[in-house]
Order: sequence, then C-alpha cells, then structure tokens
Amino acid sequence: MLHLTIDDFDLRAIAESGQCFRMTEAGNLRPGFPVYKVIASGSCLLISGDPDGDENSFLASCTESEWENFYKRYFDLDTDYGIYRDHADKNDSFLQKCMEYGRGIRILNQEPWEMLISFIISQRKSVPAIRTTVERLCALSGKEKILDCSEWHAMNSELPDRIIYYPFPSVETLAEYSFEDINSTGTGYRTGYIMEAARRASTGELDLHAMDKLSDEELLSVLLGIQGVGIKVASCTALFGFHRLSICPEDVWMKRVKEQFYAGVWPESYRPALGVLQQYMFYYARLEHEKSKIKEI
DNA sequence: CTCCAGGTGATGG
DNA sequence: CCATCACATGGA
Repeated sequence: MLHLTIDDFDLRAIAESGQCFRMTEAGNLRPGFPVYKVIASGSCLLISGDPDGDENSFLASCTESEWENFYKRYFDLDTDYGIYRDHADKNDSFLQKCMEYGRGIRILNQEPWEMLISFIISQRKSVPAIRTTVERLCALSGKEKILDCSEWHAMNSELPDRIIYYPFPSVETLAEYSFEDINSTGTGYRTGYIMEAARRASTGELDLHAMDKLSDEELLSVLLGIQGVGIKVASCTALFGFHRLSICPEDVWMKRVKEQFYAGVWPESYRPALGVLQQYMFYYARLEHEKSKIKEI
C-alpha cells in the first residue's frame, strides 16, 4: 500500500469527466471514500482517498517505482493546472464556477490506439454502453491478468481480494480478429471502422507513434482520414491520446455551453488552454444535467 | 416496448 | 457549403 500526497487531484472528477472508460468505482474503503479501479497500459491500479489523511492524501495499490515510472505521468501530475485555469477571465463567472466544481481534474496521458478505438466505439452510445463494449473487446483475448488486492480486502471485506482484468488489445491483436469476433462485443455498425483502422495500423500505413510529432492541425487531419472518425472523435483522440491540451472536442454539451455563455464563439484568449477548460465545463454541464434529471423524478 | 446515446458518412439540395 | 437521414446495440 503506497501513501501519496497530491494537490489538485480529484479521482471522481477525473473518472466522470468523459475522458476514460476503464476507470470505475470498485467499492468503498469507508463511506465517502470510493476506491477506483484504473486499467491502463496493461496494468491495473486501485487508488482512493486516504480516510486517515487530509484531502490531498491518497492510497494506491502499486509500488513506489511503478508510481514514479508510470502513474505519475499517466495522471499528469507534473503539469500545473493552475496555469491553465489562469487563462480563464476573472469575470467569466460560469467558467470560474466550473473550475471550482471540477478542481482536481487532470487530462490523463492515455494511449493513442486505445483512445482512437474507444472513441470510434463511443459515437451514438451512452457512457455505460461504451464501457461494456470496451470491456468485452478487451476480454476477447482471453488473456486475463490478476491484481492481488488482499490488503484492500483486509481493510474492508466488501472490497474484492483480487481483480481479474484484461489489457486493451494491441494493434496486432485487434487486426487478427474476425468481423464476428469484434462484432460480438456490441460494436454495431462501427465494426468495419475498427477493422479497417486496425488493418491500416498493422501495415504501418497508419503510424500512431509517429503522429506524436505532428502539429495539432496535421494530427487532426490524419485522424480525420480514418473511416468512422469525424471531428469529434479526432479531437478526443488528439486531446486524450496525444495530450493536445489546446484541442476542444465539440459535442452537443460543448455546443450548448458555447451558444449559451459565449455567443457561439470561444474567447481567443482561451484558445491555448481550451482542451483543459472544456474538461471543467463538460464535467459541470453533465453534473448539472444529472441533478436536473433527479429533480424531474 | 420505446427512446436515446460525448457522431459520422452518404446523399440531395 | 448546409440539411437530412440511416445506422446497430445496450441501457434506462
């Protein structure tokens, strides 16, 4: 069990801000202290707030070297989000409120390949349905891995003592699957898009690793050349898979916010930080929407 | 059973 | 260039 002190870090805000599909609650350590299961880059992590510490205290299931060598970068902890928040106008009360609500959000450093396929799947699907399909796609390989979490189980018997998980399929693995294999995971009409993307990536025609060097504009342009990838999926892949923090995915929620609060145009000064600012606004907009749904009932 | 989901591509004006 | 429509499923 690793004890950590991290500022400006909120697990719920990260998990619920629509950037990842494999970070979910696995139970509670104590009431009000949810434990999150994070599956990324072939490994699985349990992490939660520390009930015996302050708001910046966390517990994690990995070793210190795993944290230093991988998770610190994965959670983007070397980035000072205060610098991004400073782009916001002090008089922009809407955005200020969003940033207060979403304080602790980080844009995760996720793998480009996983982001591309996950967001192709995401179109016209609800978040729970996306999660189900992504998990099934991962389980296709049958190559299960196990995380021993007996230490967590000992602290609260409601928590599992071990977790079975499946890494996200590599380009090669996905390229070898049949139409029926992929289609059986619930990909629907996107099955062909996924197969074609995997085929192109496996032949090297599409080199995701090399795309790291491209400018934002060039990157979006290459992504848009993939069947089933429009501006929204391309933007999500660029922001969440290539960490392009100035790119803003415009979905129905952001369009509503942009029309309602910014007369249809983002302020020019927000531009360099728009990917981050958008994340705060998306989280807040979704949260308010969920609240209003509860009121209706 | 019905409705809708962090959209995209094809088609017709 | 803009408006409209079909699209396969799972979740609520």
